Amino acid sequence: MARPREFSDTAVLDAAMEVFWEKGYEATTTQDLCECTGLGRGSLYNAFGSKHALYEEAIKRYASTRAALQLQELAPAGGSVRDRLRDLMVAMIDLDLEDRGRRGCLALNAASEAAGRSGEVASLVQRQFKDLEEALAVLIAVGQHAGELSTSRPPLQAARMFQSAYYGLRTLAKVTDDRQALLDVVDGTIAAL
Amino acid sequence: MARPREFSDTAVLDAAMEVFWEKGYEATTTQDLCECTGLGRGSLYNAFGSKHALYEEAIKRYASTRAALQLQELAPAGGSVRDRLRDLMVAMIDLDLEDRGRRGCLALNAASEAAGRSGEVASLVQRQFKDLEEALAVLIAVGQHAGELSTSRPPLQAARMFQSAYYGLRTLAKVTDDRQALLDVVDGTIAAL
DNA sequence: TATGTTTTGTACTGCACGATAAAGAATCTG
DNA sequence: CAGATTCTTTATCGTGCAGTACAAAACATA
Repeated sequence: MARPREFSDTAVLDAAMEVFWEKGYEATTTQDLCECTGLGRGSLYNAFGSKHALYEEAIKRYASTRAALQLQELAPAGGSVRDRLRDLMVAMIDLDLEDRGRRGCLALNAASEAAGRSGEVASLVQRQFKDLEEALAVLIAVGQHAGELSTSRPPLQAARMFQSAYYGLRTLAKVTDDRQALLDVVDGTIAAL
Repeated sequence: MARPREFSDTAVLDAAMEVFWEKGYEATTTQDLCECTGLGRGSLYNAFGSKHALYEEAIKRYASTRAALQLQELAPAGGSVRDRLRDLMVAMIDLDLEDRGRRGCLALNAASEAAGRSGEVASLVQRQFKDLEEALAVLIAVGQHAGELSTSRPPLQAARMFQSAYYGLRTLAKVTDDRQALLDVVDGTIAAL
């Protein structure tokens, strides 16, 4: 029963997410946020309260869009489990190397920054990590039951190994242009399953 | 032929390195640096020129101390290669979980921050990555020739897989307290060699 | 149209930032 | 000791920061 917003909350969050993604929390200024969202200071603070609160919302937005999409792609379906996991890694290599800003993964970036290692942000990041671990474990269990993957290791352990290599891969992709080096990681990791 | 410094350059670099390590580049203020080094602003700027130049020097210092020590520990010697690699990972898990500030690895942190993905810092980080890759490849080659490790993959590829898992492990250790999950990464990775 | 509520734009606050200037103190050379 | 040179200290610079105050504008309800 009052004046309605002139902007879409999710559109603003998407824009803010992009900036935090590219520059990190500390290096992003409120002016950056105003410019990329098109909002004035007043509107931003009225809607989100503080830079840090907006950061939290941006992380949530990341989880419910990009990360959720990734989990969906990992859900068991027909076809080779090995290929699915390989595709996940190779697709990320392509995306990362293509990206001029070398932003990598927002959740990983958040985990590295001091601002993301405590409080609400840390919990959000932790849950994203757990969700991926779980999805990988389920998929690997399916592959094992199908006789496609080695059963010498429990699915959860294999999932954790894969996840770790995957996160390392994305970190390596931030500073290297050596595509072959990254593909070696993929080959070595997939072969271990 | 003038007044000598009242401080040791390396001691100051060590102190600065600690702060950058804990808070990252952006979140570290010049005042932080003054407080932890015990120097005044004037002295700091006279000796190092700028915050960013000091950051670069701190990264170099990290490479020539911590990272160099790690490479040394990986140099081929008697004993099981598998155990050496396992010890490397387990020791890092213990250190990371013990560390209240959850600083992780300075080079990895630098790679994640925007300030470390370009220019001189990026080159320094890249070289640290390459150095570790090389040391791992040599050690793994030794293990393969000794018949201790599988020869199904070239040493360089195995090294890259291990390195990636190792970096992922250190990233995971930043937000989780689940020691077993981290040890699963170790077991899975070592078993793949 | 009148009223109440929310949003929006602008100006502003106080503060901390990175960096500098200048003067005095300490040391070396001769 | 005299002079040159470098380091240290203190005070300060201008800027940009996160956040706020407030009035005008836009809408919903009646």
